[in-house]
Amino acid sequence: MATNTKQTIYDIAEKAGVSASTVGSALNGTWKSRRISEATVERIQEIAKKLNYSVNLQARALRNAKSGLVGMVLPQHDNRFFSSVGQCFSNETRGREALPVIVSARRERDQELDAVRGLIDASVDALMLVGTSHPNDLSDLCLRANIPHVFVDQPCDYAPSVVSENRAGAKALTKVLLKEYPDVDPSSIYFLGGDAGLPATGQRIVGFKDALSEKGFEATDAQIVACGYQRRAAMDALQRVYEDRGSLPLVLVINSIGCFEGVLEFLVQLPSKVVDACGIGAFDYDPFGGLLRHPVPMMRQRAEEMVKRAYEHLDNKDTRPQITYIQPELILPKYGYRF
Amino acid sequence: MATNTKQTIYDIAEKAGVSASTVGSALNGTWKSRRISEATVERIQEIAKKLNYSVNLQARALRNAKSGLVGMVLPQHDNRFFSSVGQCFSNETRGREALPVIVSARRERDQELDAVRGLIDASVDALMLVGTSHPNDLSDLCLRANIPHVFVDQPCDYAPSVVSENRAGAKALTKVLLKEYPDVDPSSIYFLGGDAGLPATGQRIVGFKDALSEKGFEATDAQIVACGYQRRAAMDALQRVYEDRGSLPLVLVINSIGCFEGVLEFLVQLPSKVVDACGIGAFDYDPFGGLLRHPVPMMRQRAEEMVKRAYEHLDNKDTRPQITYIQPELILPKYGYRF
DNA sequence: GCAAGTTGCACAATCGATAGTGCACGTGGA
DNA sequence: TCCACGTGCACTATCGATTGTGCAACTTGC
Repeated sequence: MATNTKQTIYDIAEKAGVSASTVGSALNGTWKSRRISEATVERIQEIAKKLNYSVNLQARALRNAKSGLVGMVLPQHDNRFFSSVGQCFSNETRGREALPVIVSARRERDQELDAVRGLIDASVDALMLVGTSHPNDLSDLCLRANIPHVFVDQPCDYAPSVVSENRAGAKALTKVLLKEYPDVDPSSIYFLGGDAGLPATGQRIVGFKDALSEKGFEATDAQIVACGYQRRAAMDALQRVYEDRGSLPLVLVINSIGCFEGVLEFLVQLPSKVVDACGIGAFDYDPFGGLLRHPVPMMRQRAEEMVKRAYEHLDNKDTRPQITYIQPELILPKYGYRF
Repeated sequence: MATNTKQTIYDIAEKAGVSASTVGSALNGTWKSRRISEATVERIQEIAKKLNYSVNLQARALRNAKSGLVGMVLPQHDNRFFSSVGQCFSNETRGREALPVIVSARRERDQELDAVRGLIDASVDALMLVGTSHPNDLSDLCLRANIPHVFVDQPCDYAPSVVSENRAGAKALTKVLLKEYPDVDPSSIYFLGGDAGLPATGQRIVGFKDALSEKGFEATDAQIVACGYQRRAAMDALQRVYEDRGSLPLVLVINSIGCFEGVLEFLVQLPSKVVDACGIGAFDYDPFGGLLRHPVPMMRQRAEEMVKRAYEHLDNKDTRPQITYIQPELILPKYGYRF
């Protein structure tokens, strides 16, 4: 019954006394159009089950020029936003009878290129590129290999992209904080985190500035600290600001979850009074952020929505460059008691 | 130069005026043993680059009976522990020149079986099964298909498994809490979360009881609330305890991150005094947990270590059933100020 | 100058599934 | 009785890369 070597349609054909092509079409569903009798099909299916048969997808893929794999490249798995993206991608992909291949590339150009090349070698049927630092280079590879692809979170000039409404989101988030601290000294309002060279961060900075200028403020370069996405970098950057100013910013807009953690890690070392005076908001969401004693409004990017929209482009074979904007969700602190 | 259809070794062979087999071995590195001259190899490589050639992995896989894919099944991506596991797996797999295929299955039997079947169809070279609810059934499928596999987080009777030292870990965590609250009424000490039918939770419950009995306490069934892993379930379960007792537990050991979130979500609705009196510990780690005003000791499972050990079994072709225990790390609250 | 060995490559089979084509047999109508 | 069709399946090429085998053309040694 149970065999330890993978059975093929030829093995089944022999047992059933029919040809391999008959077995093939009996098992892959094309038997009606090939006029195989139902009795034969049932007999074959029974034998297949008994022999514990399962198709060899690479053989099928080789013949059909379709691998049944869909690839994703993202900066990292262990991040609340990207892991949500990964989860949605996994669900959507499985729902399409395909297998998700997710590779992380740390936002580094070489790793991203390497990942995409690897996925192209595997003949993925489509590719979703999330938060990549060099979208155009990646798109170039995909175009050469003729692979449908979409970008998520960071837009690309040559392919469809789905991104959050970063500018409007950052503006709204900043405004919430400014309303809480209406008389704050303009020079003590900071934006921290991210890579100013990337569109997502760039747009958020613009949104941040929008909110300030609505109040007649103008941000200097010193107030925009795009220190990257690493927790540690955010910690250090905030420390430097603290030392330079001799005090904390009074309003702090944090870009990305990793930086949020880093900021908290730094603040936690200070006396409570100092920290309590500081208004903090985060672009990106962590449920724990809502449980802190310190009320922290957060902008949650709708990962599920973004992945679904991205998949729509792939499903529709829509390859034109265009940007779809998804509105992020403002999560306001809602509880009286906090941890 | 750049073409939009994938080039094959035959295309290159034609341009180079050599045979396809020569091209093949020139490009896959076997040219020395096949005595192809270096000059020819270089010429071929140049043409390959110009034509933007990349191997067709399914053709190679079909011929070599080796797909270059390694599969992982886990309950979910969007969970701090599992996403760390996924991240490590992705790194380790890429380091072995293979592609990671990660499928989530929500700890449900049918989804797990389905996922494994899908991965077997894809001829994964190996399989890592993380936190699965029905290990033996899955192992059975893998054995039939002759696929090397390892279990992580939940042990299996038929294959190598790498798990945390759940019993000792839970005991240590519980002892930390009991030391903080030495005179607590024994009946107000609770364990909450997880599935008592699964070994991981089972062992943690045993460890919890170990700690109690060292103090001469004995836990009743009512104090062990294995409500599953869902955030929402943990919230509801705690609420029920609260209503039944008319008060919170005084010491609460929480099993799994999801439940941790659920518990906090419930507690946050109560007056601060009520919550402050409750000693909370979590088996599983979230960095935000260390930033809460409420000091929360946590047991961090060493995802990286676990994945590495699991991969060692695969690398060594070690298929005997055996359990490797990895000690989790106790993270004590370390800051004076908290959010 | 000739056998023995080496160098450099071509040929063809193979992996497993799919799909176009063809062929034997059976049925129905005129 | 004969032709036209339909039914049920077998044969075979094909996808692209790998690998065992074979065979010229050269080189070496004596």
